[in-house]
Formats: sequence, C-alpha cells, structure tokens
Amino acid sequence: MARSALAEKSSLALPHRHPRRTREEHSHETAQDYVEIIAELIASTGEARVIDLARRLGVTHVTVARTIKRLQREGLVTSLPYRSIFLTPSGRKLSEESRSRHTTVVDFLKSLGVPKVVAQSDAEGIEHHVSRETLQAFEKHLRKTKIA
Amino acid sequence: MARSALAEKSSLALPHRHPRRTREEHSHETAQDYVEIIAELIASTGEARVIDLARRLGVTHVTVARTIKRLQREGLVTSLPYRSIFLTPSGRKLSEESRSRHTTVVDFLKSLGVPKVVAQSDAEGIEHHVSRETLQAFEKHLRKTKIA
DNA sequence: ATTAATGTGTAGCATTAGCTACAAAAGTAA
DNA sequence: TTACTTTTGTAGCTAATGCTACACATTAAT
Repeated sequence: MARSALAEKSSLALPHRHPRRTREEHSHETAQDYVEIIAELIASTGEARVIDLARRLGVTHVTVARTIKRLQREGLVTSLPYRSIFLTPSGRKLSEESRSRHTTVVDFLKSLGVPKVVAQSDAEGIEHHVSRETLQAFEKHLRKTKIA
Repeated sequence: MARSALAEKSSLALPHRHPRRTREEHSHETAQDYVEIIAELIASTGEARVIDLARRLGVTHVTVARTIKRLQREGLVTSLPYRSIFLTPSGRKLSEESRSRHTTVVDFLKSLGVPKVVAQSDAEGIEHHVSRETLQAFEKHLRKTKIA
C-alpha cells in the first residue's frame, strides 16, 4: 500500500483516452487511403502509377514509392520496377471495405446538409475513426431520412 | 502541347484528395489532444504532470516529455524541469476550442443512438477532421432533436 | 532513330512519435 | 535522517512520412 495521494489522484475520475492512436493506426490509415486511390485509378484510368498517386495525395513521388514498398511488404499491393501498381486480393478487399465506409460517411454528411465537396473532404479524415457502431448509426439515419 | 495521353488521364476526373493530411496536421492533432488533456487534468486534479499524461495517453513518459518540449517550443505550454505543466494563453484557447468541438461531436453521436462510451471513443478521432460546416450541421441536428 | 519530356529509383536529411535502459531528482514512509 | 518509491530526465534505437538532389529508364514527339 505505497500509493501516495498524488499517485492516487491520477487513477481517478478521468476515463482513459483508450488505446490511443498509435503509429500503427496511422500507417493503417495510410494503407487504406492508398489502396482506395489505387482502386479508383485502376477503375478510371486503367492503371495506377506512382506519379498518379503522388498527384492525388499531394506528396512527392519519393514518398509514394517508399510507401508502396511498405504496402508490398504487407501484402496489399504488387509492384515491379518501372511498372504500374496492382492490388493483391487482400488489398482489393481492404479497398472495397474502405470505399464502402467512405461512401456511407459521405452520404451521411450530405444527408445532414453538408455541401458535397465538404462532405467528401471531411469523410476522408472521419472515415478512419468511425467504429462499427457509429457506422451502423449513420446507416440507420440514412435509411430513416431516405424514407422520409 | 506536349502532354501525352498517359499524362492527360492522370489529371482527369478524379478529385484531388485535397491538401492531404500532412505530418504537420498530425502533429497539430496531437497538440490538441495534449492541451485538452492538460486542461482536464488541471481542472480535476489541480496539476498536469508528465506521468498523468502518459497514463491517459497510454504511452511512456518519455514520449510525453518529448512532445511537451515541442509544445513548449510552439508556445502552447510552459514547463520547467521536475515541475508540472501549464497552458499558455494560446494553449488554453486551443484547449477550449478543442473541448467544445469534442463535446459537440460526442453529443451528436449520442443523439444518433451511439452508446456513450463508443461516442466518446470515436469522437477523439473524428473531432480532428470535422470542418466548420460539418460541425455546424452537427449542432443544427442537435438543436432539432433536442426540441423534438 | 534521336531527342526531349516524363516517370522512377536511390541516397541522404529532417521531424514526429513510439520504445527500452539507465541515472538522477523529488516525494513518502519508517 | 535514511531508505524506498515514484517521477523525471537523458541517451539511443526504430519506423513512418515528408523533402531535395541527382541518376537512370521509359515514353512521346520530331
């Protein structure tokens, strides 16, 4: 029983800011963004190149190339020197999940009256922080307002 | 007119994933989290210590100490060796803004039927990605449901 | 086929943010 | 006061993500 008053108080009222977004969470968000964009690029232009990603993300091609290496290491994409980038099955799966969540968030925000452009923009940040429960609440609200 | 078909396509349909959350944005989010927690700690326990922050954030005291140094450099907090941490006026201002936004997001999620704990948890991630327009839409929705 | 433009790769630097390990200061208890 | 616990600090490692500068490959235009 060696806990002092000072020590006591710190384990008091305040709820722990749970697990806290770690670096891993960050890099997972990046991964989702990348596979989502890669899927979009392939769908709309036929291929995903480093430079296309760089332009979409507003970073240099160097940053993209390095990240692509990491995603390849993680089994989400395949890439060969000077060739365009492809999604692996698990990359495709992730991209579809991300896209679905993204769409839900955008539609939800629009249903609240948020202008389309803003909704799209905000969704990119928000989508990574929406739990299953909250996503379901969004969907429920969408169904309700669609019927009304 | 030297733009090839390949080059053309990349500046085509797809909207730019705007400015793209940069490292600076990340570190700004961290700053908000820190000042918010510091304010809470001071309000509830009288002081904010490195160890308290570390426990709340789920990281080691080393990480916190380094971040506090950065926040001090940025003029958000003051700290002296072995002394507790204080907010500067601009740090306090930021903490109040963050807290207000945080509260709005939590209340909004709860109004959608999201369980309190989940709402609090999700809000921490979401609050940093909510634009002024979206925040206003949240507030509007809150007013509406409160009246009903 | 050359040449020019575009895209990709590599090297190397900076910052943020996580960690462990160890040392020193401050606070608490005997 | 002394001894123990807790807190803070410092050193140094890792990883992700940003950059510039330069070299090389590929693609497009003449």
